[in-house]
Amino acid sequence: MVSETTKLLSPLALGLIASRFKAFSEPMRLRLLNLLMQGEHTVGQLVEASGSGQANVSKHLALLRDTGMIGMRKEGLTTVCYIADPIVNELCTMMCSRLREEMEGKAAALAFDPKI
Amino acid sequence: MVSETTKLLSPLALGLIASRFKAFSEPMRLRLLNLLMQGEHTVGQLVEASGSGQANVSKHLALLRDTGMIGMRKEGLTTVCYIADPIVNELCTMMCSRLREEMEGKAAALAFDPKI
DNA sequence: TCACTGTATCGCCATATAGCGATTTAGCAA
DNA sequence: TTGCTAAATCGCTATATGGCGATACAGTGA
Repeated sequence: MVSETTKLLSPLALGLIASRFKAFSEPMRLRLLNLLMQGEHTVGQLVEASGSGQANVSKHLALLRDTGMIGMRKEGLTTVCYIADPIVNELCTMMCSRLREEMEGKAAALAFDPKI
Repeated sequence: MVSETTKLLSPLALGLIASRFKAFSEPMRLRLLNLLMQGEHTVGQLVEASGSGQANVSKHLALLRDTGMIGMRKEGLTTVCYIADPIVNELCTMMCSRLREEMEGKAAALAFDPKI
């Protein structure tokens, strides 16, 4: 018998989910998202703050836009980027706290206590 | 001024987070995780249920193990796999419901109502 | 010991993509 | 129109990785 709370996902669903998570699977994209979590930035500001090339940033931003993670609006010459899906903050927060717990656990396991 | 609730992540943290999300960024790995969410499976069962080759499944499982998502224990000739990090269920649930909302929103936007 | 089975690993190929420089496009100003 | 700037796109290379067949390894039983 299969659990009531989970079910097998279709190949279509698996592909959709994978493409979303793929948006988060690159350090540079995470950096861009992290910057945008501080507030709106123009593409140029993201280029400077990220330390990457303009072409790369533009490509990463296009992917983040296509997966619905961010939004972009033109303002004259510049393009302003912003977080468009609240799941960005949720996922990052969840993963960060999980990693922190894990690291603290490992650190505790490595702690040397002469009393033991 | 920067928000109190977010902060800029270090390159090290970005890499760790990215590698975790990468585990979820492949349809085949998601399928394996989805199968394991139903309960423990041996490698052989996963090979059969996933419809992929034995070598590929083994490689994907190794990655999932190395990122801490699953655990494996040897039982005689077979290797039993199981979800090791509760974040697997949380992330999948969150992403699935988010995608469902999104699709329902798009479907509603496309709905044709002759009264309007 | 030998044979069999389940898994892991290796070698290879094809594809995907991150990064880079160069070019193009779009909007503003003179 | 021309010139300037911000951003997108193109072409390319190098790397990473998914999939596959073949092989190696490990555990079991005879």
